[in-house]
Amino acid sequence: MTPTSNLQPKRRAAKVIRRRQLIEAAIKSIAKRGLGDTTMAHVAQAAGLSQGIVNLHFDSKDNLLNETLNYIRHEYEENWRNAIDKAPNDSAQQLAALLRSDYNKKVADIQKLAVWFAFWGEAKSRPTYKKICQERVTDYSQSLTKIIDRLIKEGEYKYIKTPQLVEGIIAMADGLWLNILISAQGFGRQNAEAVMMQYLCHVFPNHQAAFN
Amino acid sequence: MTPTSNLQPKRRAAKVIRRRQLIEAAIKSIAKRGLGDTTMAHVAQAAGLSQGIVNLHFDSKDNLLNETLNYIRHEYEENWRNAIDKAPNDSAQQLAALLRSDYNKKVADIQKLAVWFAFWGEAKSRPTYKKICQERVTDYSQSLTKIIDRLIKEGEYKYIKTPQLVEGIIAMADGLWLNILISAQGFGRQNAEAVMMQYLCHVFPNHQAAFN
DNA sequence: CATTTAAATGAATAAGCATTCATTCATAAT
DNA sequence: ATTATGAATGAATGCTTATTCATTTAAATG
Repeated sequence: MTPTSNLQPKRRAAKVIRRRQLIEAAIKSIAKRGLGDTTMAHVAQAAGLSQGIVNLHFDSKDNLLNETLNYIRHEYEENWRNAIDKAPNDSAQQLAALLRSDYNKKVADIQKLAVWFAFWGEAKSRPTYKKICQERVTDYSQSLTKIIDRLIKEGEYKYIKTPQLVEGIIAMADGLWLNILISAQGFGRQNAEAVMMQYLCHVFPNHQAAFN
Repeated sequence: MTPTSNLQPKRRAAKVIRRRQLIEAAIKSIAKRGLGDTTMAHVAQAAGLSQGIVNLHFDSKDNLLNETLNYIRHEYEENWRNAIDKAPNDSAQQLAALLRSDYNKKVADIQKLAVWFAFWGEAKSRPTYKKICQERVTDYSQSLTKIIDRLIKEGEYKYIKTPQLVEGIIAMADGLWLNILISAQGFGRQNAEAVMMQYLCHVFPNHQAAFN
């Protein structure tokens, strides 16, 4: 029996809640100050708790940051899986739903985008970050590939190379996030979505109805 | 008269060279360790010089980093302007040349890409970084817009909304950089270029020759 | 209520780092 | 050859920050 399993429900719940609370505080601080200027004290403060609290729940700063990245990765995945599930059983509709989900209020939130870019910025030199970032893409592109293959078959599209199209869509999706994050002003989630839908219209001209 | 302008030509040249040397050392260190773990000592060491050298030439770390970002921004701009200049006087060819230039050895070098993402990751909370990053895009998108407008007119393409297409192309370009930087392996400059060219083929089907 | 156990605090510690500046080295001027 | 000036050094300084841990607070148990 692990020590945790002896705990009473209330306290066990508290531990999970506190961890999430601290992760969310970390997200806030990273968005506000950047990864470089985020200190343990900032995170603790943003959570309304005391100095040592992060070490108590995460042992180290490194660990907190890893868990933070993991957290937004899972939230991201949950979001798009959900979008596919809720979409009608039609490949064009599903494609639209999947890609629109990237510009949800929940995941394309400025704070979350700031966190993604903060970690991408360090990913090259941090194997842990890199791995998590890669995982995000592999899962996503598998699902995307399936849907597109089905659409190509159904729509009798010739001359479309699926792997390249998938890379292209994902690249555009990430690049639009950058634009939302950094553009002088006025470029928001809706604009990003519109740009992506126009891309899909160009590639799948017989299914434009699904993308408007 | 500023103190620097009193200097003898040789000395002024030496100063410029040293600054460039330090900026390049900064790029190396950022690529190797990330922005967060790059210290003044690392930069000095990478340049084969002593502790205080960066403060001597740049006053502060902040300043060095700003200048480093500026440096790659100018290098980037020079690269694509050059590509357009060298391209034949044909809008499709120019479009191809402009976009291919993003995957040059010089600018799509892994170290440079690491630097771009490092700064993008901090741009939200650092007005100076943000501004420089914005400038990069505004100049680029102006030129891109001109070329595309000409191509649309010449090729009698209807139903293409230039602003959205421009946003889309730039987004994809940046996203492909991310893919080069982070992908597990095997995704390189040539792949990125191919993906982009396929996009252009979809949008401008009557000019595919220029994109292959 | 008394006792046990876990959670939280925050002052103290120690390591890391940017910056300073007195000193040394190299080069140009006379 | 001597002097003057700029460039470079690197040890010392002082600040910031992650981590530790003795102590306090709160909750659950019997």
